[in-house]
Amino acid sequence: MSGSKKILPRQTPTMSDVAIRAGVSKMTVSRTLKEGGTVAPETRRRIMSAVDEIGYVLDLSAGGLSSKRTGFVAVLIPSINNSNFADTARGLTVALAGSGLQLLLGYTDYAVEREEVLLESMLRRRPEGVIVTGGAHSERCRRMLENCGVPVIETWDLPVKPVQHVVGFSNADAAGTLVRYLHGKGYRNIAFIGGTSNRDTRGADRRAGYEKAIAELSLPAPRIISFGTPPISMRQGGEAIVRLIEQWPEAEAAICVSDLSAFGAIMECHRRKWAVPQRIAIAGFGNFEIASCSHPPITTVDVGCYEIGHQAGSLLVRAVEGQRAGKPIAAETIITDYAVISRESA
Amino acid sequence: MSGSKKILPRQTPTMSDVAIRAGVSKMTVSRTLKEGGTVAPETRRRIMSAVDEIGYVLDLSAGGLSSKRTGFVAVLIPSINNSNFADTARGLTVALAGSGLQLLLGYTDYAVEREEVLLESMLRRRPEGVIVTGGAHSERCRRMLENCGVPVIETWDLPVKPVQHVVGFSNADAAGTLVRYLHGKGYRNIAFIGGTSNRDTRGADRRAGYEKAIAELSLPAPRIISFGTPPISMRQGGEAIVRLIEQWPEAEAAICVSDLSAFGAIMECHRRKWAVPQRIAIAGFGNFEIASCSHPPITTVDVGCYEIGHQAGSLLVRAVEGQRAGKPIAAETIITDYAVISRESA
DNA sequence: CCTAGCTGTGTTAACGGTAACACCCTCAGA
DNA sequence: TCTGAGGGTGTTACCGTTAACACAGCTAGG
Repeated sequence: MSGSKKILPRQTPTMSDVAIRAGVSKMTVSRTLKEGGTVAPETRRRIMSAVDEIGYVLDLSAGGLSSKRTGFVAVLIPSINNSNFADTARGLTVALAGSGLQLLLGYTDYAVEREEVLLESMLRRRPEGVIVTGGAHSERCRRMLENCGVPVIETWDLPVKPVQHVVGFSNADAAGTLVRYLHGKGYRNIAFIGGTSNRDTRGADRRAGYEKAIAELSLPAPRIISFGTPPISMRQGGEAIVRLIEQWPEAEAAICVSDLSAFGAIMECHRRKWAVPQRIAIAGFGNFEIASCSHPPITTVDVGCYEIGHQAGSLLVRAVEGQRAGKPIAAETIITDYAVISRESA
Repeated sequence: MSGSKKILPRQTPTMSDVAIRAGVSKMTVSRTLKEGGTVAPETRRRIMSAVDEIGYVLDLSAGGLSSKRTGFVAVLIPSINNSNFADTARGLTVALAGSGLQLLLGYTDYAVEREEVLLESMLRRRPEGVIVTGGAHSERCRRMLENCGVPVIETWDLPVKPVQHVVGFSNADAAGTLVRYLHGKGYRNIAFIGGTSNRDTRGADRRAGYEKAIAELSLPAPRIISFGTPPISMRQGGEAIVRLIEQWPEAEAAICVSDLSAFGAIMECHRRKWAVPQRIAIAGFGNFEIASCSHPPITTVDVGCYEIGHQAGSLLVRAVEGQRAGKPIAAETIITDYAVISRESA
């Protein structure tokens, strides 16, 4: 049916079309279609029905060009398939709802090079704010962030030298807290299971925090099982726990870099009839839904993924409004809470 | 530190700035910065270094206004927190990489009203293509899809009356296939666990397919445990399985509307020492990673979430290119494969 | 030697809105 | 009655880029 007919240009109607039909100027249409415009009720009515009749839809790119307000917010997260970051994105979405700001979402795939490319392609859209995950950037990327002229928020981390705003927590401290929790429960031989590379800087920070805490508590030398590139999967968690028990039979507890790998580890233990936590205690990180539903439920660290997104969103709205009003707000650092959630697995 | 200083307008450099610095016209800069421009190598070099020096970034909104190519693709999915749709989004991202098309992602939260609002706000950005999930739309939404003048793809479903292109499968048939699989394994008293509302039309289709297959096989009357609004969670799967066993002790197998609820059900069975699949067999839908890692691993239907996204992306690229060349391609319907994955849980 | 056809570049005019300002009209208060 | 304030609307000039066309200079073929 379609595709064979002659192509008529199907000119999308413009504001002028509406204006002519309603017998007013473009400007009055423009005023009608945005918030605080002062337009007589009768005129407004006429314009709105003209809009309806011809099916006019405002063109924001054209408007943005003129007003310098694109309404975009660039958001870079490592992965959409990780429910942690998906939760953060959701928190952001909720916080931005009603602000008229639209998310421009990109996945860096845990690679700084991807981040650089993505950021550049997003800056081409002239976002009014930028939210990135973590504080590790390529040099060029950092330069772009510093020079883009709009508010920037780094999330999920506490960068040593922030670009501007920060909404996050110390992954190292959180991991340390988890070690101390296990220590308090009587565990001594505590291992860490994580990815092999440093691509996932948050994962690397957790590992560092683990090592530091082990040293401070004078526990047996840290044992780290590295497995695969991030994001380390459920399956890899299962393989890692087996390797841990082979290499270090005295192991009493394992901290996994995320709940996903912790879950994989627990399922593997089920299969091998290793009782959790009696034979080996297992703790995760992130407090995913799976942590509470797993059997046994997983002891983990709740880092408030949603909250990070929500806070970052609210901060960004304030920052963008400040920017628009010509009064940029001062750089803020919001440190979000984390808490060990004690469950049966450790 | 910042925020107290006088605000200098920090004029973002424009193409003219580059042109002046390189001693050429804007047009030559424009040609240099896009693909097939014919520019002398020496001139190009000079321009590129001018770009570097002043840190110029192309403004695509301005370009889009002039060229009528925004490079946007509007994508509406029910939820970002469901790894099914996240996988589809990933497939899309991969298929669109290199095409210069950028995703404009929105979450409808399984609500048609949200879809309508979101779609309108995205059309304001003049996308060159639209991808929606499912074939159920509000009337106004459907009108917008039909009149937006750009390629439209409906995914994850086989709508009775498609708007244009389709990439999906029959959720009802897939559920029916699963019922027949269970029947073949000897199960007779087969229940269905899903959400209470019809908001999740794919879930509703699966339920309908289940009922149809039960009738065709002359099995005991269908039993449906409805629980919560979609997306039905792991926890709700656990609660539902308990209710099922209470209400229908003879139940031999349960089909859950998704792997998430299936998993929740299995974990609850663990807790109550109901052997899976001996006491009750449990099947899921979607083939999430959790289905293969759960203990026991979950029998499910693989619907190729990633593949749906990837196919839709490729189709869209073709469609957009056709549109740009003034030769729109004819409406296509791509039916994707699904397959029952037999595992230990059923 | 002329010309057609290419390469490389510049000029002009949009693209579809909004900012800024001007203007007229009405109404309240002096 | 005059005046100022504010409501309601129109006019003009861009915003930053690209399409379309023009044109100069060079090369190859007749």
